[in-house]
Amino acid sequence: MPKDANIYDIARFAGVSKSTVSRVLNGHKGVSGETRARVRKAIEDCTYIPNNSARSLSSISTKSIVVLVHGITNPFFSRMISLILEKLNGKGFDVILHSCELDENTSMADTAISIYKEKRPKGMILLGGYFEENYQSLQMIGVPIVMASTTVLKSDDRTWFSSVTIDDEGEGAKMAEYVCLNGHRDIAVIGQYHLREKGMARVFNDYGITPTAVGLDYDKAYLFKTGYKAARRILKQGTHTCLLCLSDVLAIGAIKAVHDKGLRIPEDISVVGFDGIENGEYTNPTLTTFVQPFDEMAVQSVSTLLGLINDKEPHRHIILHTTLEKGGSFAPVKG
Amino acid sequence: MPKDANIYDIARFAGVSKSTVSRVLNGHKGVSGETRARVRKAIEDCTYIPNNSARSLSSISTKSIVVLVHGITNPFFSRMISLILEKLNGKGFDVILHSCELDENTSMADTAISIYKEKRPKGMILLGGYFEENYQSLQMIGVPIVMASTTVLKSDDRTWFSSVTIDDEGEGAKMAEYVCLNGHRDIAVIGQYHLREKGMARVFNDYGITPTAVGLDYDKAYLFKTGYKAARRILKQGTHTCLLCLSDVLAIGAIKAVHDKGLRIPEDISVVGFDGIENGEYTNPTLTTFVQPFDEMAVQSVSTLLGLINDKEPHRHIILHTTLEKGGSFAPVKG
DNA sequence: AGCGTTCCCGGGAACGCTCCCAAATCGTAT
DNA sequence: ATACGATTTGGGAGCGTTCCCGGGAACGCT
Repeated sequence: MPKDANIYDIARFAGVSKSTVSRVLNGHKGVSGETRARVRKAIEDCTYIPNNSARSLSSISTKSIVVLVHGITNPFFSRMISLILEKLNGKGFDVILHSCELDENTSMADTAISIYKEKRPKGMILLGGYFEENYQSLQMIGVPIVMASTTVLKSDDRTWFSSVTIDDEGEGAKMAEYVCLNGHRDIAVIGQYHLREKGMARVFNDYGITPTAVGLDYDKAYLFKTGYKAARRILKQGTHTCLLCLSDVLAIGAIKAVHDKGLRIPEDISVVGFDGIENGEYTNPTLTTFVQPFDEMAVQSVSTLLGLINDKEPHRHIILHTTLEKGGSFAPVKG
Repeated sequence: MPKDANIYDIARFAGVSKSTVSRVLNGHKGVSGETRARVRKAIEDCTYIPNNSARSLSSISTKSIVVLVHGITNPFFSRMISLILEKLNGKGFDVILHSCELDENTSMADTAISIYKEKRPKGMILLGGYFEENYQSLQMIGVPIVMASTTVLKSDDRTWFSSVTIDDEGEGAKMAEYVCLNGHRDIAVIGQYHLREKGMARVFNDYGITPTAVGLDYDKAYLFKTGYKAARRILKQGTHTCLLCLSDVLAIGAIKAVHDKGLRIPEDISVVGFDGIENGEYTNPTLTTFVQPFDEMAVQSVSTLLGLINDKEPHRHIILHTTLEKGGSFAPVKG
């Protein structure tokens, strides 16, 4: 393979200096129309493609966006990722996807920092996961960051990152309200989403009921099996009329457990999900769920990020809302 | 933000030259154990992370792999992507993920070429999709390429790319054989996978039967809805005992359609899937499906690619096999 | 004509690293 | 002791850009 042309070759070819080539490459002003045209032609003729590494070394910044996602197998994110990809690719950005495993040694912030230092992206989107502490170090690096669907606990300083989320606390309350209004009192909550639970707790408290809570590892919360197992444990108690699942994946697992137990949905027990993933429409019965506007979330995440990068806009915190999709897996309590 | 440490800082800190630091960084030999340890400590203490751009600039090669995936929302790929990510990230490669929409104007080859030119990756993995023609141009660029789960039609020259696939024709035959052996004769096939159908056709022919075929757009074949719609159309005819779905996603959609129609599975009609995605275990009844070894596929794809990159191994074509997972959605024909 | 602006353009330095070559050090056989 | 190979280390020259600065040309004004 013949060595690729570099900026000097183009300069020579066009009869100008490398600086001038660089200027037209980057759309900087200070080049006469005639020269600009000549350089453009040279670039075209030589099928010259600028060396990305050199560019980013020199300007200390690349044209890439890191998307750091916790739980990539969660179908909820697949759709968002593809939307984000589409948008970002369209704007000429690379998307470096990094999956992120959380354990007691590595937090999302740590991972983000080390990836940032390596890749020097123009911006980052953190997808899913949760943020607890030591975000100070992330804040330091000062790269545009959008957290999408990420739970941020204990952060009183929201000036250094943008976010696109749902109001977890409010949505939790909405879920709880819905099942309570429909007469359910013996409720089991499957899943662990700090804020969502907090909102629920408030409502349940108003109704004077204490639901059974099934906590689970955060990093297993997007597996069907987790929902299945949790539901099995719950069903052993045999006292509940409603399984409130904090994600559709969990709900689908739970539905399976209910069927295995020989119970009918929703006659014997209701199941409610949260997310609105496509599979939810294809369970039997169809899942009643609170649908997150994930298309909208993806769109907002990208446009917010681009706003931060290009226009140096201040950080925004966008809060979106779910809509209830009534399927057949939920029914009011009779009598 | 304080300027990040560079290789000179580390060198000074450890009391050696940058060359020595570079050597330990890259695991080159010619550094005494004692010095190596001291440098390692310096790196550790300064939380130094080498600048990737500078590295790839000076060594004329990036450390990135492009993964081009057709149909990222297909749950089948989500898992593979996350495995590929994990492996590749572990080996120090960036993963640039690119989603690829196929239409009559842009083929997978075209997309791959243009992305290659921009990103100059060390290698590429093409995930899913299909390859029909004009691969000559792709061949020209000479970058290590692995096609994973990609259908390659009409390519008699397999020396310029590696592949990791299942034997679609054989697996198709296996599926057909299975349902026929169990007495099914009135079969509908949902989905369109050229080679898989070819294998089926052979078997069906042997049995002297002609199944109803429901073709569909390739790029809608990974949507639940597609399976649902196809099944509804089939069920109107009301003559079949078995729905043979060429993917689990389609099968799950089909199951829903059967339920909606008020029919029982497998008593009234059997449903068979193909892929072995996690959701399949959570349908009701559990899906009977031919499970692709996708973990293995991901592993093999990565190791093949790394083999091509590092060891300049020749191209390999790895063929893996499915295993039948017997769920409750299939039953032999009575009598 | 002289002077200040503005507009174009070129050259040099820097970005942080790798790679090659030469120098220094050490060990061992003569 | 000397010579010589092997091992370890340091220094210099790039890699292909961008960015800053300074020089010259062209222009308008006094």
